[in-house]
Amino acid sequence: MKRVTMADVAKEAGVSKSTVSQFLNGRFEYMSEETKKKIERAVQQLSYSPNVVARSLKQKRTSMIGIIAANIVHGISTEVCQAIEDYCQKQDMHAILCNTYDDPEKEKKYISMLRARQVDGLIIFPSGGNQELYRQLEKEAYPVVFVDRKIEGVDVSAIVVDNRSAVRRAVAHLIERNHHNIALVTPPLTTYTRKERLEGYKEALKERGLPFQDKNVKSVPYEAIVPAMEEMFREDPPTALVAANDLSFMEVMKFAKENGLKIGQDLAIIVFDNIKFADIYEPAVTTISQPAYEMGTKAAELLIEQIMKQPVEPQTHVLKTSLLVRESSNRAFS
Amino acid sequence: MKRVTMADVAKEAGVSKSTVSQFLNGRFEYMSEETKKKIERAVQQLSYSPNVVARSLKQKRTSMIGIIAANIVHGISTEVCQAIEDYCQKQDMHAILCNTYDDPEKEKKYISMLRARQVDGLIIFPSGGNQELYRQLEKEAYPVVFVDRKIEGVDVSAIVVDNRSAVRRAVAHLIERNHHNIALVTPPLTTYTRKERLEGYKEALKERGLPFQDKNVKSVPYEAIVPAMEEMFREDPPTALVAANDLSFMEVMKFAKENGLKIGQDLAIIVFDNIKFADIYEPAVTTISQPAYEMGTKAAELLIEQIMKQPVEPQTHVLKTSLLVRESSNRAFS
DNA sequence: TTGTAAGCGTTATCAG
DNA sequence: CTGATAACGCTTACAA
Repeated sequence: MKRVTMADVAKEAGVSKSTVSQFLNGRFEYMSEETKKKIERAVQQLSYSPNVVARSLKQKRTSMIGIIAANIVHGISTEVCQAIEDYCQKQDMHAILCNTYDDPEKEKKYISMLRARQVDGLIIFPSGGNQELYRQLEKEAYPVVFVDRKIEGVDVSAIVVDNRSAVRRAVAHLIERNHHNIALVTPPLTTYTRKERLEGYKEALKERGLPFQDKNVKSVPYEAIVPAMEEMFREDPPTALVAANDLSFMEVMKFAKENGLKIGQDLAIIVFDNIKFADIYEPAVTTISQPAYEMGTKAAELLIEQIMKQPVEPQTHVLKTSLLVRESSNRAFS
Repeated sequence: MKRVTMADVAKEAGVSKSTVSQFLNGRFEYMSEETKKKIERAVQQLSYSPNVVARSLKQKRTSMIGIIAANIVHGISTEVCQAIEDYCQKQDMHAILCNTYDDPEKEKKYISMLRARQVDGLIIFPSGGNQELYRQLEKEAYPVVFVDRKIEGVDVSAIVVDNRSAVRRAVAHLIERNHHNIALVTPPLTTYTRKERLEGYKEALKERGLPFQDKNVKSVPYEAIVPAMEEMFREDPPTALVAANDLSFMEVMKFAKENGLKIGQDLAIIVFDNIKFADIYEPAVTTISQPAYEMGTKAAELLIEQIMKQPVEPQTHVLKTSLLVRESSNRAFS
């Protein structure tokens, strides 16, 4: 399986390498019909396909971007990545996906590895633990777009959602249904996103004159959610709860199931995230739905724009979530 | 942001490019401590990082593999891909993921694009629609591993699961609980996997002396599942059902919900696939669980082996699924 | 309209 | 132990 190169094609067609190159790059302007035909035939005959690596070396563009995902286990990441890939494909670009499992060290390693591979730009779900590095990228004007999370003090384009107002609205919805004892369950407040969601929760309570109670907020690692909830429900149990993302929701449900709590009845629930089975669950789960596909598309669009005609002013896009009221939250509490 | 190259490092260190190259590739055997130090310093100073593209061109290895996934929407693909990536990382390889949405044309395009990018090998969830191409790859001894599906008459390594016996066991389990009218819902029988699952279903019935009824098997596109089930349940409704994958399960649940069918009570259910929320569903869902992570790891392992010391005899690994009996199927039917 | 030749940033071969 | 020098396969001035 010796690879066939442009030289082979040139020989076969009886022209020079550069002519073949012209042909392949669609620069037909000054090319005789005849040469065109000859080359075409030779390409066919040898079933030649150009070596992108060689081209990249010369052009200093790889037509590849890197995606640094925090954790592909979150449904949202999968959707966003899919959108990015779909968009890239249309632009004849490709994406290489790396998963940091939210570990800043891995993030660092991946970023440098991707740069060594000469990717044209990076879409990052930033772990938040590499301020230095982010700033470095900014300084170098390396094409980067942050997704899902923003980083204080780093001025690069970012695609986020209206976390704060979304949660505010969700909690308001619960209050309107007579809930006064509303809990929030979230992973540790290590990210922008999570902090914003908590803020939204606080704002809603304040707005409606309800007291903020420490015991009603649990921000602990996933493994610790069930025990934390056990404590939370020991006395004065909340009648409604907001899960700050899909994974914490799973834990909440585990707790509910173990304790025979009827969702929607004993406990109203709203989840921040697109849950695949929200509709078919019994009762159907009210969600704050994120425009994941749009987030990905927008991110890719912004990045590719940066790549093409840099520099571009960094811009933050705040996309809108929607509160999809289903059965788990819609019953008036008495 | 002019990139710093090996030449720069060489100059800075006062040695030649080749020496720097030696150094970077850990060929210290004949290198004086002093030169080593000098180069080390220069690298640091210029914060040099090698250009992988150039290296790839020279070495004819990119340390990248391609993954051609049929449809990342299936939970199984995500898990498998994750495993592949994790394994690759350990081998200092990287994966570029492409999603064909089960379209053979796209599959073809992606395969050639990845080869143009000189990936060292390919892990494919084959759509089945490119026999020609698969055989071509085989002939060229291009490193390939199929995952999830095998292709008749194409002799390349494959990682699959025991689809047939798994479904046989699942149906037997239902029969043991007194179900005699058992349905199977599957997407169209376009893939090896789906055909095998149907076979398993048939075998189980036969084994237990139950008649195979055409009306109890629906193999239609996802959109058509709900209507098909409406017809199926119009008369002599089944009391148990096997969903051949996660997506058809979703449709089944939609139907059940719309028609007020109580899962586990009016209708026992078993799903072929790992369902994230199987445990927390009410009732918890019995699944045939696939060793997705293992599949991915094994596939990557096999591929990398092929890449390193080809040629390797093609081998098919059949991994074992497990029937995780939960509440949706476990009630004896009377 | 087409060919020549000089890179792109590495690695590999072989002298020294 | 280190350094020239020639690839790798392509693009791109510039010549012809």
